Amino acid sequence: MSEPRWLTDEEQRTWRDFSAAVGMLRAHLETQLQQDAGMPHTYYELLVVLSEAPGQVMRMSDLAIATRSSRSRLSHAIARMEANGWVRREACETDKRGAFAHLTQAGLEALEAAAPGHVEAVRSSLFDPLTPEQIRQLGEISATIIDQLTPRCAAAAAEELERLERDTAGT
Amino acid sequence: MSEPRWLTDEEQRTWRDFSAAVGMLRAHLETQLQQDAGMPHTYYELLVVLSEAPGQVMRMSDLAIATRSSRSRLSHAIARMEANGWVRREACETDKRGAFAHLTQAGLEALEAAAPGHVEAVRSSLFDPLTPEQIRQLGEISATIIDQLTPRCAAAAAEELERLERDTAGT
DNA sequence: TACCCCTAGTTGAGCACTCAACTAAACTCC
DNA sequence: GGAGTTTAGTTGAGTGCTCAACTAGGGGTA
Repeated sequence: MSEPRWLTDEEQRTWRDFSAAVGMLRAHLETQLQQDAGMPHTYYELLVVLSEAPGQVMRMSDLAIATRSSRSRLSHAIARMEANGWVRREACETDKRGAFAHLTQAGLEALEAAAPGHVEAVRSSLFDPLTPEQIRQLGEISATIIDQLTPRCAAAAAEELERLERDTAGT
Repeated sequence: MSEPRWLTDEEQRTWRDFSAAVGMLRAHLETQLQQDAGMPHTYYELLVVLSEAPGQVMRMSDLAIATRSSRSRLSHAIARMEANGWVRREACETDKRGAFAHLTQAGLEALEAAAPGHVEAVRSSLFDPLTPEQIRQLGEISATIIDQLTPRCAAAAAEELERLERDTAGT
């Protein structure tokens, strides 16, 4: 175990600013959406993805992947959204294990009511203060981070699987 | 109420990538810290700030401000961290309402055990894939967002206050 | 056909957070 | 110096998350 590669003062400053900026942005958007539309940001994202799906229906698994959510989280979320009347669960005929999440009219209306305020919040807190050049840079940076982390998610899943198998082998 | 300023396709792509990148980064760091050190990222931040304070003691309010946390969140967090033995609450002699949070030896050790893994995770997922130029850009962008959102927090607090007063006036 | 493993989705417990309500001490101002 | 207002911090209920355990159906192989 060698000495870790600590952050330089400069890196530390950047990291703390980035952390703070992201934290403030999240908090700002979360509060705006919660107060004005009565939903957390994750539910908003689910409504957006569902509204763009053909027929406004999606299999639970596909919806989980599209929103980078765990199956469990999605299941809980859809349960609550169904209670709100925004979504309807439907059985899958060809695979009896499966389930569809179907956006309802009320769900679409909730999204349409929430969208303008949310978009305005994103625009005014992120896009307005940045120059076009910075926006381009932010896009590049984000894409790079996604590329860096995507294989790592797969690796983590594989490791998880391996650990599980090792545990099971002992019995 | 005029038509909202919707995002262009380009902006939308940038926003979704940024959202995804931040989400993946958060999830990655949260999981790493939770698995390797048994603490959420917010507790790690509290330990860091406390460890850098003179005497490793801070007033609750100051700690809340330094970590951009609500009083309530901090109070709950410190309660749990005290149960873990990482922190000790101490009374303030000069202001009987006040309380100090004092980092314990065990807390410092928990931080020292957690730090290398966390720093390595930050470095490998954020700093390694970015060029020095991009890191500089990210610092600039973050500072701009902070500047944009800081007055807005104050404004939100003022508005909240005003709302409270208006409600109270009615009684 | 029977067996075994894999995949889809749900469930419940536990944790962190928010919000609103609360206690108690300090300040302010007549 | 006493009443009203602020400030410091806590508390409890409700919500969304994670993790692990579970049900149940699909798919392969002998």
